[in-house]
Amino acid sequence: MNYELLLRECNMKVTPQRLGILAMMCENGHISIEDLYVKIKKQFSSISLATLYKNVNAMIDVSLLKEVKLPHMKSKYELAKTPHAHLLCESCGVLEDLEMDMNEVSHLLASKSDFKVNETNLIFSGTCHNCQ
Amino acid sequence: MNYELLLRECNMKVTPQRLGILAMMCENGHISIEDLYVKIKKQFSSISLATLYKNVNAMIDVSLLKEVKLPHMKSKYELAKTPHAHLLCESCGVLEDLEMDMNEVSHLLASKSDFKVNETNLIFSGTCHNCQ
DNA sequence: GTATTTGCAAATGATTTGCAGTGCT
DNA sequence: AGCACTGCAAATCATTTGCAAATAC
Repeated sequence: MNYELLLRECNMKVTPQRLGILAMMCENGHISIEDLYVKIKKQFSSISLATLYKNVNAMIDVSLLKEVKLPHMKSKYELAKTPHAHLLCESCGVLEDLEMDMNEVSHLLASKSDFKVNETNLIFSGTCHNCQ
Repeated sequence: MNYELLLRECNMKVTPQRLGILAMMCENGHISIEDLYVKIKKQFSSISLATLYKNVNAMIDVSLLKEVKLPHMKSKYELAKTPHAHLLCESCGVLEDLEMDMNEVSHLLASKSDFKVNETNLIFSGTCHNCQ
């Protein structure tokens, strides 16, 4: 993935720290601020938490990243992708993406209420395949 | 609703503050900690934020309350009810409950992944009936 | 060269903890 | 009576802000 281009398209200057953050997000799928900080410090030992927060927030503002708010735990962050649901395993803690046809879901909803859906935040907690 | 009984069933002592919190939750549907604090102070002018946090957390632990984590805003809290989805209007900010057959939803999911769903956190953001 | 970004330190905001006094059962 | 709860103050944790130096373009 071309992170430089991605940043430029969002009118953000390309800095090594930003490239590092994006690479790390891509590699890890879902990651908390703390974990991101620990991992990225291995590459940029002098990076500050303030820089991390500023960049993550800026990237959320331009929709490069998305915050995933999880029950009973800290938020994680992911690269913005096509809409999908999240499966959170209560046993091993793993968080997986689930591609769903959001039209189908919105349809289920439309039959009950006349609400125009713009964005979804769907988290299913339970037991994953391996833990069953 | 009999709040005393509810508390007793959860092995929590019945205090005026707790009864006040539960009554307020029931009256307001969904409420943030700050709003709850402001409102409950009218009844218990000396109640402290610490007490509020302790009680809300304790009630979440025994499943009397549920935290609703919302995108781009602070969490709200609600009385635990039968599972339902949430509709958040991006225009007027209103948060409504939507009764959904979770079996239907879980079915949609089961066809894609073998994940055993235990709990759902479903938030649909968009435009409500009035704002359309 | 100019504007933005970085990293530090300090400020702010949110939540939790410890403890003495009070209240519930 | 005994244990749990309350309210206060202090401690902790998370996030944001201001600013001087460094960097991107």
